[in-house]
Parts: sequence; C-alpha cells; structure tokens
Amino acid sequence: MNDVAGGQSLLYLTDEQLRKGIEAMFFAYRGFTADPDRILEDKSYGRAHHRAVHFIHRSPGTTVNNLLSILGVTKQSLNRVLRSLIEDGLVESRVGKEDKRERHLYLTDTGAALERELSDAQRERMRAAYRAAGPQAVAGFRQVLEAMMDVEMRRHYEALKDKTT
Amino acid sequence: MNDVAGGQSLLYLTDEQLRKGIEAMFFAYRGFTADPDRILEDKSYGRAHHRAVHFIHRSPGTTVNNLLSILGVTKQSLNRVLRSLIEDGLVESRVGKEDKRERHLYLTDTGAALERELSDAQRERMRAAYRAAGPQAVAGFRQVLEAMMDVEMRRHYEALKDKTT
DNA sequence: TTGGAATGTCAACAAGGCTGACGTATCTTG
DNA sequence: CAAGATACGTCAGCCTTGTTGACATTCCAA
Repeated sequence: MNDVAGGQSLLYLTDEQLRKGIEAMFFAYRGFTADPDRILEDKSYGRAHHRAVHFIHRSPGTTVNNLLSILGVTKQSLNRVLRSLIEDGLVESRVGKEDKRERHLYLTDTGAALERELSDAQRERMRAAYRAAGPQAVAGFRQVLEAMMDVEMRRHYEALKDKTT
Repeated sequence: MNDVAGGQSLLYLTDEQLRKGIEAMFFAYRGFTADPDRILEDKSYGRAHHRAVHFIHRSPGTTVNNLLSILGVTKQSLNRVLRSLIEDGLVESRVGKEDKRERHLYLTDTGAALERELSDAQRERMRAAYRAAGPQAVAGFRQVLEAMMDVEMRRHYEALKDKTT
C-alpha cells in the first residue's frame, strides 16, 4: 500500500507528511511577515500598505485594476490604503495617457525608501533561510509553492517573474 | 562576484531569486487558505476558528495558555473564538485535574467532523502540489520553511512534529 | 497567608476585509 | 451621435480578528 510507483516511493504523500507541510506553511508564514510587520508598527501602516507598495515597486505604472486583481481585494479596500499612501506622498497617481480613465501608480522617492526598508528586512530572512537550506532545497521550495497557487495567482506570479526590473 | 564558494554556485542568493521566493510565498499562501476559507464562509466561522480547531485536534487536552503561545494572539482574541466554539458544541473545555486553574480543550464529535472537512480540503491541495513537485522538491520545501521560522515557532513546530497522533 | 499564575470577561478601539449604492469621466460600439 | 461599458473614487455600514487596559476568580506554592 505504501509502496512504489515507477520506482518512486509515495511515502511523502501520507496524511502525516501533508500535515507537517501544512503546519510548516503556517509557522513559516508568521516568520515571513514578522520583520516587515515590526517595521510598519511604528509608521501607522499595516501589511496591506506593504503589499501595495511592494507590487507598485515591482510594476511601476501599474493601473489600479491590475493591482486589484493581483491583491485579490475589493477596490474599496485597496482605495483606503492607496489614499493614505498618496496623501502621505509615498505613491503618485497619474492619469493615463492612452486611456484617461486609468490611473497609473508610481512610488515617490519616499515610497521607494520605505519599500527598500521593508524588502531589505524580508529578503534578509529569506536569504538566511535559503543559505541554510541550500540551492537544491530552494528549487524544491519554489516548485511546491508554485504548484500550490490558484491558476490566476500563478498567472500574476509568472507575469512578474520575467520582469528584468 | 557571482561566483563559487566550495564549488557551490551562489546564484540562488541574488536579490532577484529572493524576490521570487517572497512573491511565491505570498501567492501560495493565498491558495493554501483558499479552500478552508470557502468552507468556513457558510458556517459563520473564520480562519481564526480553523486554527483553533486544527491545533486542538493536534493536541487534544492542550491548555489555553499553550494554544495561546502556538497561535501568537492575545487571550482576549482567542477567548472570543473559543467561546463561540464551546457554545456551539464543537469544543469541550474541561477543568484540569492536577491544576484546576487550567482548562483542557478537546474537540467534540461535531468539532472533529468540522476539523476533518477543513483539513481534507487543505490536504487535498497540498497533496496535489506535492505530487506535482515530487519528493525531492518536497524535502527542500520543508527545509526552507523550517529555516524561515522564528525560534519559538520552530519549537512548537518540532513539538508537534513528533506526535504519533 | 499571601503573591503570583492561569483563566475569564468587560469595554473600547483599529486594521482591513466585505457589500451596496452612487457619481463621474472616458472609451467603445451600434 | 447616443447608449452602454469601463475605470475609478467615495460614502455608509457591517464583520472578523487583532489590540490594550482593567478587574475578578480560583488556586498553587512558598
């Protein structure tokens, strides 16, 4: 029953192994968000602001609609976050040239500075984890995560993946 | 600069690679929680209830304090969730035998049924991802996640890991 | 017997989700 | 050109889940 298929052991698909993976995701995600959360605490911003800033940085000039579908929230929810970022001068919203209904979003220098602070912290943890686990493990890590995404999320992920930045 | 160390390429530690890992975590976590969230939608419970039910299932008889430190929330926050679960007859709270100040938490049959429904859904996605990625990748996945945890979270994770259940 | 630990609970608040409804430009298409 | 669709913003109100602070109870242990 717990035997082989094409010489490949299936022991890694037992409920027990899957459960460990689930708990690993839960505990690791806490670590994943811990450092940015700590930084944001002081600044009257939250994780939602971090996400917005991150993806605007990744895709400068992105439209509100595009950001909406990446983040998977309602426009009202995003708008609240964007408004405060724009008011505080971290994000700039420019009317579209081709289509004047669209707003294109850019980080200001201040916004870029915050982005850097947050992503430095997050990357630092990621780097330590990568280093500890090694390149082989990292490849597997990414494979499993990609297989875990919903189709639409994977679309967004792939689209970002290829940007030279 | 992007060269070798002990014959090992360090290309996997570039900012670009780390960024991909960060975004993979973000998008994958959405998939990770999507199925249970959908199930809970109807039932007037949320993710917080799922977490409580999961860990009570994993450690029957656990105390409130222990659960608190696993979940990393305040007792007031947890209490609100536990209260509704107890009122609805999904969780039973027994006064401790040794120390009567402690409450030991158990799932009722109804609670166990919900837990099963939720974890079946979550495991299904995990199983598909594992199968798609293969055992090698899964091992790496777990290694990186474990390296990403905070020390205290890893403690909890390890403690749960060894339970035969 | 007294201090502290474990638990519960009340009140108030904030972030960040959500729905619904409406307004206003601006495109697009018949 | 008129009508409909699209992109965006905004107001109002609701929910979940997190937070602090304060206080009561119960009980262990020194």
